[in-house]
Amino acid sequence: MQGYNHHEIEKKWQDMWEHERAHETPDHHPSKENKFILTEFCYPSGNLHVGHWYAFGVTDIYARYQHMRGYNVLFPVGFDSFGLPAENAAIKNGGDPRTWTYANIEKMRGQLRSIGARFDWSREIITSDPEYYRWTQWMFAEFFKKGIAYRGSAMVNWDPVDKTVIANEQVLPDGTSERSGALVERKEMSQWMLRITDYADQLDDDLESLDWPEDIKASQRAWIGRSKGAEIDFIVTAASGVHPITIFTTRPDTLYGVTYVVLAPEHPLVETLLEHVTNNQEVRAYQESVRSRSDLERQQSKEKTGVPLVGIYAQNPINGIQIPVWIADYVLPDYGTGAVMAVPAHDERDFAFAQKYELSIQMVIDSPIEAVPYTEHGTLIHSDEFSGMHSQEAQDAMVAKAGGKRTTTYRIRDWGMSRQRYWGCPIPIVYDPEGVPHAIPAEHLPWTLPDDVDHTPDGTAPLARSRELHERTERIFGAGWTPEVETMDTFVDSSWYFYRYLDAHNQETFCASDAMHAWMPADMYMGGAEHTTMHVLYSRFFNKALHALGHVPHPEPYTVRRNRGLILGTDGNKMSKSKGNVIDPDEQVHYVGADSVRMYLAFLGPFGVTHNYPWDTNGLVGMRRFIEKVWRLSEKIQPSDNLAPLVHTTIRDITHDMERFKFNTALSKMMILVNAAEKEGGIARHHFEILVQLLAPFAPHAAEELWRGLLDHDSSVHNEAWPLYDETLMATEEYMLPVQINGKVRAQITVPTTITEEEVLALARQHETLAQWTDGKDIKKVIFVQGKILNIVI
RNA sequence: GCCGAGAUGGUGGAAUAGGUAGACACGAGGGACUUAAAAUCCCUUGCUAGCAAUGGCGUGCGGGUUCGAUUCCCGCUCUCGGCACCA
Repeated sequence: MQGYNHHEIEKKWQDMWEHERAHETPDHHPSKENKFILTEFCYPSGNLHVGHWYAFGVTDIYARYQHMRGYNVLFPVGFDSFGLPAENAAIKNGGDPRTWTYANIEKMRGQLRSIGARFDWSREIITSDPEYYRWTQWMFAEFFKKGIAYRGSAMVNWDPVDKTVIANEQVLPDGTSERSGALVERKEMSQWMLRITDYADQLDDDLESLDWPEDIKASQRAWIGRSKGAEIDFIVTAASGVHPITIFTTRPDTLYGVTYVVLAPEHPLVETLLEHVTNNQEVRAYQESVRSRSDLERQQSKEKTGVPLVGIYAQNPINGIQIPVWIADYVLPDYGTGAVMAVPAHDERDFAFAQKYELSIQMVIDSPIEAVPYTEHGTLIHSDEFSGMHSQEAQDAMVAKAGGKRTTTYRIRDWGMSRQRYWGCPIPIVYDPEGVPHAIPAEHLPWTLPDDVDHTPDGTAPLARSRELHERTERIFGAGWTPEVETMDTFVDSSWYFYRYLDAHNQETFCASDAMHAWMPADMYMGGAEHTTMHVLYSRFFNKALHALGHVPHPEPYTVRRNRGLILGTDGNKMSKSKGNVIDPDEQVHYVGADSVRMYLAFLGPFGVTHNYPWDTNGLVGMRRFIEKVWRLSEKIQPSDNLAPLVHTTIRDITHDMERFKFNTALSKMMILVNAAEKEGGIARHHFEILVQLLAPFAPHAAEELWRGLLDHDSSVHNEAWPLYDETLMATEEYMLPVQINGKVRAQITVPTTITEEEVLALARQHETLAQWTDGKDIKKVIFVQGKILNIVI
């Protein structure tokens, strides 16, 4: 046998697997249970980076392991291929986004093949293919018909660099765009929205049932921001009539402590009340000053400002007291009702405001620590018949007495999903001559993206400039009809892609019911932490909306989700061209081979946790050395060895590790086995075969070469059953027992596995080192845990 | 500020139904082989005292429970992630 030549071996087996169609996965297998292992698909940037290797290569270890465990494993791959980078590249280099995108896909297919993953390429999907986006459009049309998609006017986030609207989820905490990095502007605009808020309760409630890490659940809950409270009307009686101010509060138990009411400066009622106030000018000036401040300024300065509506009083419905009405910038126009009841004694913001403007403060919760404001729940005081009750028990009755109602509000806003750009899925809507939108009927889908467009962004939708699109619209729908010219956010494309993997070539429907029942929900979804409040939330919403309309059978798309971390540069910083610390995986693969790169990434640390690991080229070389060690061991196959106990405990331990994504410790246990075999001077064939099987998910090419080449098997190691351990072969006759004196290890003694407490104590007394400690002392207590520890307390 | 996750050698990390802290790997030091280098093999490698045998200390910090705590409990510090004038 030749030495380990990764170039030859990896090419040979990749070709062979393709030739054998080894990775094509049927929807149903006569004897195997299905397992759908999903990892986020990639954007065709034109270059596979180390992060892709981590995402696909290490997840493939798990997929291959499950395949050997006897599951019918689907591990698909595809491209999320609409999006701005294609347009930007086309603008920069000439050409058009489609050509750029498909050339990149072609290149990346080759790079993805070099990973040696068991991708089922027969199910490949590309979201910019008309055969794919036809179904994205079909879903949108369904949503439109059922009112889940609607045209609405809202405050939107405008990205001045990409010249398009982006969703709330796509604005980073510092107010910049997730894609372009530009400072986002807010403007009022009409656009297409998806009613994710209708599903806010379900999206929150159903988190409970999912096997997801707590941090992902917590982030989604915070993003949804469900808050249970009550809406209560405070009545303003003016010459023009009676004007209720509806406030939202989570603390109706503090109603007796309300000393003023605050409206957001933008609140529509302010306009109505303005004619009755005596400081008209001041109010208008304040509104103007608030309007001119950017969101960022409003966020940064926590100094609260406001002006009173002089002459206006609102009546507290619980006790009939008339209180002043203010407008202030600390009340947000688009949360709750845009109006609050202020309880300075029990709310920090109201307290700060009341202090600044010398408004009265009324304690209504008994504070055990004499703190003002005291914001905890507690016993009510100065609250008529409610005094003496606890906050929680009083709330319902107080809401009832005040004539309010229990409500829930949410932080999450509807998903603004139309984009004023070219390279995206056309929104399947046409407008009749009166301007009323209609969904394009299914027989006209896919509603293709026109080619005759100058896609340079200027802030208006490029599709408006397509003659072909307008002619097509009039030809099909009649004179005077016009097409929708906005395209969809690419997060729409990726919100349902996993269904298409299951039935990638179906011409009748996006996915046949049988395929959905066969595979969904996905058994594992591996992805990046940055998608927690974007893709993961959107796709759950899509699934729920489709479920509500009867199009998919399950309420959740994936029951197990794990986020992985990032691979950092060797300097510990995030890889970036500007820092010059980018590792090119192609180069690494050329140098040490795909198997070494896969194993190195698996060995860095536990997978499926959000933890970042710096790249270490020396560590990679160490992995290559391990494969070579296995290679050398293959030349020392001998008739028998003494490795049975170790081999079988290794199988047991590695199997346990694989189930928990602890590929790092699984590998270390293989190394221990190989080191032991080396020390032994060789290894028996049947043990070496087990080693190759354990190695197969990690180093699929090398293991295949050893299995089919050296060990001369007819079929692939990847179709072998995962090895089982035999307890009877694990047993040893004696073991090393650590002996503690007063809880500190002082010696180790070799004892038979069947030893009793008296026998072990007798052995310990004879032991030289231990005798130093025990001689002449009373033994107060002896703790003996068979197989673990002997502790002598003196 | 609130919510979530975490903190272990020079580095990545290992060990949690409480039972030898530092597996495995990298790096470092020493040695063998070699004309030399690479590759490979052997030894050492938490800190500290000692020639050694052996001892003291040690898992972010301070307490507690226990024969025994990286693991459990209480109180802090710091790091990362999310939310944040959300009523």
